[in-house]
Amino acid sequence: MQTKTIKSLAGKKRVILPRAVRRQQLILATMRCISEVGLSSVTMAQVTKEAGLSRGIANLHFERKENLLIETLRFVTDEYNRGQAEILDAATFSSAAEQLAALVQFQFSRSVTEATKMAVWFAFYGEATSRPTYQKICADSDARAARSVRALFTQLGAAQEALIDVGAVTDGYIALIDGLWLNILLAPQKMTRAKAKRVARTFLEGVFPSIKA
Amino acid sequence: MQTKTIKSLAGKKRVILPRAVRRQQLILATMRCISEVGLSSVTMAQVTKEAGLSRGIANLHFERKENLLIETLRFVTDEYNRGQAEILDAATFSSAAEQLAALVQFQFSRSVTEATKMAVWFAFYGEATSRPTYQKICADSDARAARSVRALFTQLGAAQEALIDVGAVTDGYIALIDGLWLNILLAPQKMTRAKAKRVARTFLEGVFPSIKA
DNA sequence: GCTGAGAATGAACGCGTGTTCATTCTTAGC
DNA sequence: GCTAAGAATGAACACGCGTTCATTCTCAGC
Repeated sequence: MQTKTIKSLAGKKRVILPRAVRRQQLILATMRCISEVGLSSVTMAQVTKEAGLSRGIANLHFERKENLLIETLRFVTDEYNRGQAEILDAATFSSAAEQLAALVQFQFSRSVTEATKMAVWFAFYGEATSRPTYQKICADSDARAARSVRALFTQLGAAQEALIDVGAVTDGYIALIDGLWLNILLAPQKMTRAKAKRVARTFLEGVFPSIKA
Repeated sequence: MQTKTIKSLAGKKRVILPRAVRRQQLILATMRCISEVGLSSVTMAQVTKEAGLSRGIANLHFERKENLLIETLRFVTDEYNRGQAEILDAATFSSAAEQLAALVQFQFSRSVTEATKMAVWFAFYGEATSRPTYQKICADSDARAARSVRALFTQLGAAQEALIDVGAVTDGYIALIDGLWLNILLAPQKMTRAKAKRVARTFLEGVFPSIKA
């Protein structure tokens, strides 16, 4: 099958693929371009070249450059939210503490902290102030992420004696993670994934002493 | 004096001012423009119009657009660093705890968290990955800020019984502040300055119990 | 009051951009 | 095997950008 596909493509001048495939190719190319030259310098010519496709194809599948950029942002946020939900909505963990450990592990996994993705993430953050569409996508993604973290923290807080302000702790944790990501992006040699994980765990152990065990 | 200046300007077609004044006018206009339309959409025409000056003046004082942008970033980071140094290098505080309180107060002051400034700050962060010059300015500023915070934390840590990892606590605190700023920028109605201050204080009290008093 | 140095202006230019669309090519349905 | 639908192409276009520079204007030094 694989061989047949390759052979059948070899002699053809054009390859026709489903819309969804083309869209993803272009989105991935856009991510690489943004991380290389920055959101403010990305051009359609560059993206289509990076994708190995013709000049007009982006407009065919996204109509306007702005749409491609928006879909790229959505792609990144959706992927993160799906990954986080897989952990926090799962019923397969034997304890909340274990679930929390898995969350930290995920947040500083290679996949999430990949330079390409984080560059895209913060590039859009940087433009969000002046672009309502970006702002909304970022805010929605953040809200979704915060909600499930708060739920877990509520559970952990209820199980211990010391009272905590769940809202403040959630806000603090989310801010801490964002800040650590930013540091990883700006100075990767000073802030490694391992270091960031340790900082996050220290914060959590301070708030939820029971997880230390 | 004031009257004379105004009167003397009224009839003139052109006003000639020192280079430093023009440069600052243009930098301030650039900041307003970035926060309004985003770093990727700022044009020289827009900036010079916002500054109430002619088209060519930016090139006269900065030569290239890129230089104006770099100087704008430097302006913002320098201002912050000066403000932080004023607190952390001062010998006028009666205790380290008091100094720490002043730091938090400063970091979430109106002046620092002003939407215009924070938009500029994060706009450049977003482009830093692909622009070595931005990256260096941001990294240098961060390093300077971190150094004096670490010094204060070392002092506070030495004064208490419980041992802390000063490096990790400093990294965590800096990341927390960055993350809180980002939240203030992206969702100002959800994360207020007061709330952010409380979150920061909670973090610090967890690490340095003595300051609670 | 003159004058030279240089600050300020804004029209003009060339280039690179996003977008369009006539054309070419592929394939599913018959 | 034919054909219609539509996916893919890339040359062409119009526009807006950063930058230049001839010209105008200001004022300190004499």
